[in-house]
Amino acid sequence: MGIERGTIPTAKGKNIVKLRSIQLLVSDNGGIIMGKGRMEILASIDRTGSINKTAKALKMSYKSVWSKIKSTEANFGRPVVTATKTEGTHLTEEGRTLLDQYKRLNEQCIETDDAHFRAIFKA
Amino acid sequence: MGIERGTIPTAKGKNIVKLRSIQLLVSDNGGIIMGKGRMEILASIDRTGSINKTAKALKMSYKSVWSKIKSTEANFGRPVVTATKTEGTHLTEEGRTLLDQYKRLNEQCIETDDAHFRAIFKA
DNA sequence: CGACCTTATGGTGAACTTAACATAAGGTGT
DNA sequence: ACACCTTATGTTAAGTTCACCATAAGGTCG
Repeated sequence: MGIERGTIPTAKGKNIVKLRSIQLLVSDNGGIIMGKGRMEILASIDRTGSINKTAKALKMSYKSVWSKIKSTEANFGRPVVTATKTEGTHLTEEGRTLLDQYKRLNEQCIETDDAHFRAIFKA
Repeated sequence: MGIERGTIPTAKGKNIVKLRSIQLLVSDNGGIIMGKGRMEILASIDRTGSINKTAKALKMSYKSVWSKIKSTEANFGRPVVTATKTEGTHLTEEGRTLLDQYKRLNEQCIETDDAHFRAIFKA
């Protein structure tokens, strides 16, 4: 149902308002290609070379990590990782490019979004 | 389980990637105060002066509109509307300010976010 | 061969979100 | 009195997401 936990009205002063800004790369039909979570997954795979180690590092199940990668690939239309049982899992050329692009996008958006927020609310 | 519908790899050309950018005003503990949906609700209430008419206009149930307003007020810590059975529902001073602030924030964020996106992906 | 690593899926159940239905009650106009 | 508008909630169904458990199978090392 809903209606979050109550808050006592702050007598007259400013109310605590924060900005939460989200950037998603999506396909034509809205399927998620990249977000903060998948960024961390790909980054971890780049470091560890393994879905398994990534799952442990990010405290997720193997399956959920794997599913998100598969979902990303389906929506993106191309593989972002190569996986073998012997050499583990590594980013493809395109996977690394996508990761880098999203990282930059995310940083830049957060920075300017926060600036807008401060200008409008802190003033 | 998951894994969105398949997509045929685009032979060699660019993959279709779009940016979906979301800005939320949240309270200290993360409860949503404002988002695109609530912005539309408050804007509609400003026009129609009624939760009922707003619900019909936005094709939602009365209850879901009402619940979101209540949630916003709980998280914000102050009323954003005044409601009477005879005169319907109207924005409070603070409600209108909040709406206007979010509108501006949203527009500005979308604009700069899109610019970042184009710079990184269209290039 | 056996223990242990890896990827790869299926299934099931819980938890959380949203939609739909039902009801109550005040006010207004005929 | 009655029909119709409004706000205000409770209840319940349905749908979606996510965590957990189980299984299968290839490969490596001792």
